[in-house]
Order: sequence, then C-alpha cells, then structure tokens
Amino acid sequence: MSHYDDPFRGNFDSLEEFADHISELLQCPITIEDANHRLIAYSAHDDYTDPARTATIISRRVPEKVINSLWKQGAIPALLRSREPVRVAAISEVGLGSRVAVSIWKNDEVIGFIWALETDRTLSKEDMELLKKAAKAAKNKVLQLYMRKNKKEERVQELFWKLLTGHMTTEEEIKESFATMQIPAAPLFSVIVFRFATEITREIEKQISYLLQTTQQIQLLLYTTDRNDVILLAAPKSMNQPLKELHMFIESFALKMKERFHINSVQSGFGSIYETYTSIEKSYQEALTVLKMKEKFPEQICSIYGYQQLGIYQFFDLLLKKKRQGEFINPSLTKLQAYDQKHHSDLVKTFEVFFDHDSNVNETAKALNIHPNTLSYRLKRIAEIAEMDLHDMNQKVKLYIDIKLAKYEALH
Amino acid sequence: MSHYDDPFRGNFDSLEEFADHISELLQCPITIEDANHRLIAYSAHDDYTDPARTATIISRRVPEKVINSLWKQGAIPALLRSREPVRVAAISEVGLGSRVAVSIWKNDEVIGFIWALETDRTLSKEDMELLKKAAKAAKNKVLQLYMRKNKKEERVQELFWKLLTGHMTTEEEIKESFATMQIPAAPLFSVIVFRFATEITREIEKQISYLLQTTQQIQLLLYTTDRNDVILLAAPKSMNQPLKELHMFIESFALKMKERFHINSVQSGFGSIYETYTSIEKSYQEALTVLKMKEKFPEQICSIYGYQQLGIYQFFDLLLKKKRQGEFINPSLTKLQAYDQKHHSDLVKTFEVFFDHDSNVNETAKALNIHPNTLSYRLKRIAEIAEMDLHDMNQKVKLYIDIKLAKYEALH
DNA sequence: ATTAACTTTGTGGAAATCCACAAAAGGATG
DNA sequence: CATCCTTTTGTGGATTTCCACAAAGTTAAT
Repeated sequence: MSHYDDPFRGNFDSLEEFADHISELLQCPITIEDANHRLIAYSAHDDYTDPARTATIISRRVPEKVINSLWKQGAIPALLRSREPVRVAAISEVGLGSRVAVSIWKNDEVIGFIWALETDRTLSKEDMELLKKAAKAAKNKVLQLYMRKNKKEERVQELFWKLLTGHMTTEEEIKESFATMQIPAAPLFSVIVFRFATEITREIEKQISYLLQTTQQIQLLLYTTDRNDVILLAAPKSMNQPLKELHMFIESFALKMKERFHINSVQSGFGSIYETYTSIEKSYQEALTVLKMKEKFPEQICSIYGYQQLGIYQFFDLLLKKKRQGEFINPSLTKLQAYDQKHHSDLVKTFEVFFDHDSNVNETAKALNIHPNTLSYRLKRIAEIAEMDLHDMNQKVKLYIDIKLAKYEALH
Repeated sequence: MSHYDDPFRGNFDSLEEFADHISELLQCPITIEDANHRLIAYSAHDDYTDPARTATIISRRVPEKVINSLWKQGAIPALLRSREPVRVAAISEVGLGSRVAVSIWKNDEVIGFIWALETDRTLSKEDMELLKKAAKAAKNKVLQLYMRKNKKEERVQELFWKLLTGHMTTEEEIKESFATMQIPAAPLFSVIVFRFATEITREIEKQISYLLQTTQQIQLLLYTTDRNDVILLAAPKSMNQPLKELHMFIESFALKMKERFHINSVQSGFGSIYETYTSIEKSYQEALTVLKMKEKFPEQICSIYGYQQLGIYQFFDLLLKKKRQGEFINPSLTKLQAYDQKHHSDLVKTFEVFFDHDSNVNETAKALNIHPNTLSYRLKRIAEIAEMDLHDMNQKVKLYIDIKLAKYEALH
C-alpha cells in the first residue's frame, strides 16, 4: 500500500475515476454515496460484491432496510458524529458484508460517505488513514454535484409552489415542466403535509430531507417546506392499495423522526389521490383540511391521515355554518342533553362511543368501563328519551353527526 | 204523540230549547250535532243516557271510537246518503245504546244530525216522521251557527297564514290573537301538511275537514288548505311521546281517507315540534322539506313523516350544492361503481341495503335475496375494493351519505 | 374448449349477542 | 331515614353471528 503524503493529489475527471483509484489502492470495492445514501460513484472491476452493494448499485440508492439496519446498529450515527473511519460488522439479514466507512465533510456538515467493502482482506490502520484522506479529497467533487443539484432544486421548488397554489392550469404545461426537470411521471399521487410543533430550522430540515430521500415506501416527486409544514408530492408504488401505502409511510416517517431525531408531535395529513396534475392544489387543500380537523378532534381522528378517511368531518365546516343559523336543531339530542344534565348521566357520550365502535356492545362497554348489560340498558333508555328507533340508521347517523357537530362548535 | 201538521212551527230561542221540545214530543233523550259530530245542543231532564251520549256531552263532541264504529257499522254512510231517519242498533263495545238518527240537510249537503236515544221506548213509524220534520226545522238554526262560525273562520284563516309565512314576529302578539279567537293554547305543536294528488276541491275539503274535526288523536289548533295541500297546526296530547302521536295520527288519517273516501296517495309531512309560536313558520317549512324529500326518495323514507325523522336527508340540499362544485368526490364510491360496471356486480347497492338494515347480515341478505355468506363475501370485497375499514363508522357513514347523495343528484 | 378468476351457496362449530329476570347499589325526596 | 325511582351488575340460556373451509356455479379471456 502506497504511503505518499497525499495519494489523491492528482486530478480526476470524474468521481467514478476517483472511486476506481481508491479501490486500487485499498484492493477492495468502493462505493461513494451522498448524504442521503444515493449512489454517486462506485468502483468497477470488483470480483465480489455483497448483495447490499449490488442492490445499491442497481437502484442507485442504498436499500431502505439496509439504512435502517445501519442506524439501529449505530454505524450511521457514528459516521455523522465523527470524521474517523468506522468499521461495520457484517449484517447478514440484509446481505451486508463487513466494511469500513468514512463520512465526507464540508464544514460541520456531512455531505457524503465512502464505503470500502472488506471482501478478500481486512483493512489495516494505514488503510483507514488512507480512506480518511480520500474522504477529504472527495469533498470538492461531491460539492460540485451539490451545487449543480441546488440550482435545479430552486427551479423545481418554484414549480411545486405554482402547482400547490393552482398557478398552472393545463395538464400539458405541467407534464412538460415535469419532463424538462426530470421529475418522474406517476399515474397516481397525493400531497402530504407534515406539520411540526415549531418552525422548521435548517437543522431539522436536513434531517427531514434525509428521511424523505432515503425512504422507498413511496416515490417522492416533489418536496418543499413552509413555516411549520413540510409538503410533499408523493406517488404510491402500487395501484391497488395506495391509501394503505401512504398511511404506512406516514406512520413510519413519524416513528423515525422520533427514534432518530427525537422529534415527537409531528401531525400529518394527505389529500385525496388524484391522477391529473391539475388536482395538486386540491389535494394540498385537502391535506390542510385534515390537519385542521385533527386539531379540533385530536382523539377522534388521531389515526386518520387521509382526506378520504376524514369521512363525515369533510363537510363539518359546511354544517357548522348552517347550525349557527339555527338549522339542524336535533330535538333528540336536546332531550338527551337535558336528561344528562338533570340526572348526571352520560347518555350522549354513551351513544357516541357506541356508534364509534360500530355498534359493538362489548367493545363499547370496555371503552366506557361499564358492564355490557349497563350499556344495553342505557341504549334502551336513549331510544325512549330521544324518541328514536335505534335500528334506524338514518336517525342514528343524524344524531351521531349532531353530537360531533356540537363538539366541533364548542371548539369554535 | 201529537200529530199536528207541523209541531215545530213555533219560534225557539235556542237550539237547546228546540232539543228539549223534540225530547218531550218523542219521550226520549235528544242530541243535535253538526256535520263534524260536534255537539250543538242536547235535551236535558233525561233520566237515562248511555255512556256514549254522556261522553259526547262532556267532551262536546262524539268520541272518535264511537264515530269509527258508526262508520264501520254503516250508520253514518246511510245518514249521508239519505234524508230518511235511520235506526242504529246498540254497539255495546263503545257504550252506544239503540237509537234513531236523521241528518239535517241544506241543499245537497249534510250540515248536522239529530239523535234520539231509545232508552225506555222504541220509536214508532210516526215518531220517525216527526224526527224527519224536526231535522228540516233545525236546518235554519244550524245554518245560523255556521254563518257565525264562518266569519270567525275567515279571520282565523288569515291569522294562520300570517303565522305560516312568518308575518307575526312576537310571541306576545300571537298569544293575544290566539286568545281573542279562542284558539286553545298548547305547550307543544307542529305543522302538518297533507299533500293530495290533485287540487283540493270543495267536495274533498269537506271530507278532509270532517276527518280532522272528528279526530281526537291530536288537538287541532288551526287548519287551512293551499292548492294540493292541507295544512294543520296540531298539538300532541302528551308531552312524552309527541312524535309517536303525530305519526299515528297521520297514518290513521291516511287510512281513513282511503277507507271512507277512497282517496289514496296522500303524502304527509310534519315539521319539528316547537314550543314557541314564532317557530310555526319554521315548522311549516320543515314539513314542506319532508314532502320534497319524500318525492325524491319514495321508497327510502315512505314511512317517515317528521322532519326529525328525516335524519341525514335534512342537509342533502346543502351537500348537493357542494357536490356540484366538485367537492366530496368519494374515491371509494368511484371504485365500487367502476367495479360494479365492469363485473356486473352490485356492491354499491349491497352496501347501501346493508347499512339501511343497521348492518344486520340476515335482514340484509333477505332484502337482497342472497345467502348470508354471499353477503359477507361481498362485504369483504367491498372493504378491499373501496380500501375501507368496515368497522370504521366514520368511513361507512360517509360512503352511505355519498351513495344516497349520488341518487339524489341523479334525480336532479 | 379450457383455464383462471370470481362468485355463490352450503356446513359446522366457536364466539358473541340478546333477553328476561333478579339482586344490589345509588340518589333524590318528603 | 325510609321510600321510591333509577341505574348498575350478575346469571343463564336461546339465538344469532362470525369465520374458515369446501364445493359448485359463472364469467371472461386465451
């Protein structure tokens, strides 16, 4: 192994050439990634690479399950902390062989990683030093890439805001813009909004961006921030159960924000899934509506993210307006409330919970901490007092809506 | 018994005096009623009267069950057909002893009845002739009563229309008017509208009026007609289950219109039950809304009469407006419809009926003429295709409303 | 014609619901 | 504080629902 002062003094046309050079020096496969684990360059002519590396090269990004493992196992946190090379033991579950990695730094920020796969040989202390120097040498090359990307990024941001605010009206125009900016086309998509407790700082944004760029649960088409909100244009991967995918993505995003960055209390919402780009504005508005309703009904709809799943809450604003005009007075509800007041009972709540639990006696009883027979007694009472037939769905739905609406109104 | 040419030639100050006179001639208790079986006059000094007569005198009207019996038994139809006296056999179930009756005519119209109770003696042929003459002699006296009543009636009509159109705004003012017109006060009331298939002729109105005046299921405060509609201000008799009372009254009214006058297809609706007179206009509008919705959803809500029972249909106009603006597109419904179209299935209908039957598998299966397992299979399918959780009431309600709303929209 | 995918109907047993009745507890009223 | 009314909880058994599996029938496409 050569021990010049700086083996990377020369000029390299491309990062590929650079990777090959390190590979030759260390006699092992080399991979260079950006801060978001996207593949930037990799050495060729390698006899053996492990499945993780193969997958990375083919999809041009590190598979998400590999990233997750590296987080759990501590390698990535270590690389983000220190400029020293780190040895990573093999993780056979995700097809990852033993390797050494070093982070590439610009000032106080990690802008990439170099990975050296220990296939035939284990790297010595000197080799590790060499890798560290390689990381320093790679800095400028990687930066250049970033610069180019950032300029493009700005144009893309502008486009996204135009779409969100409905300033592009024809499908054709939008499609063209997508093509020129090399944003992939998707048959279905939705706008997702993550709302944080505080305004999004540059620091947090980096972490969010990292999570978004590395996720492979959904396809991220566009992404921007706005005060406390992170706004994404996301495409589900399958046509069958797009809602489920978005749901799972959001839950795992929240979980990772919590686990990795200790950021709790992220509220999330997404609009309907559309096929036409001109509906992006609508999807965005719907996502905002979801967040608004979640604020009003924190417990009721805490596990709802999609506008579709909002169900009846979709038209609560509309109903509230009418209610304020004196419409929709529900004498059944009034009677129940009066009864509750007088007898310190809980009939309204009982009905609400019962309905929320799909008229399931056992579940409702558990939720209310009462005996199932008590519940059935109360229901009989409700039918009498409210003068309603508890098998008539129409009436039940109306009462349910009126109860929720009353709550909504109370919250202003 | 005297056989002058006309034993009623003399002048009688009042109908009471007249009744006493007949009573003396025939040696039996006499009751005079108007066409609606309200008591006009009765003879005093009678040793024995049957329970039916006692009740009639005390409540100043013939009890409804007695009227019903007389209809069924054929006495009233006979009296309305012919000017001859009719003998009515005792009907012990309603406490009615044997009696003879004759109708009082003005031109081609019956304006009242005279009843002679056969307590001690059975009336002879001659007695019957006498009774017929008495009926002729009573005509003018009864007519005078009508005239006076009609003038009052006109002022009352005017008041009612003012109330229905919201032209009296203070509770005080209305209460005063009620008092001066001797309309009884009621703690609760609602506006009922009966809508007939054709415009209401004088003939039909008489029959309707007859039914309304003779009912004792509810208290009739005011009453008028408007093209095809009969409009009532009605007060339920009990505070406990006013809705039920109104419901039963409407059903029995429709039944009687059918049985007695062969008028089918009466649509009925009533507004919410209010306590303040200023809400009469609202109750009227609500009753009209019920009729409007019944027109759109004939099968769904054929057994609904009350605005309260309208349930979710109360705000369909509002939702439709928004829907027309492109809001509330329900992708779940869209998918189900697409599937139905493609596979000639019936998922939307299945869900609708299932929901309408309070999620009862057996009932729904019967209603759809399918095996219960088929239903449960379809439901599983619906959950998959629509990407929804069939235990989530919120989503179910939304889908249900959207299905009904789509139907409503289709009907313009 | 032959798949393959989807739909309907049947069967049986575990689980749950429903209902009537009864006992006990709690609260308001005089 | 005795009493009445309402509410809660318990018990047991008839009925219904739920679910998994199997078989047979339908439909659309190769």
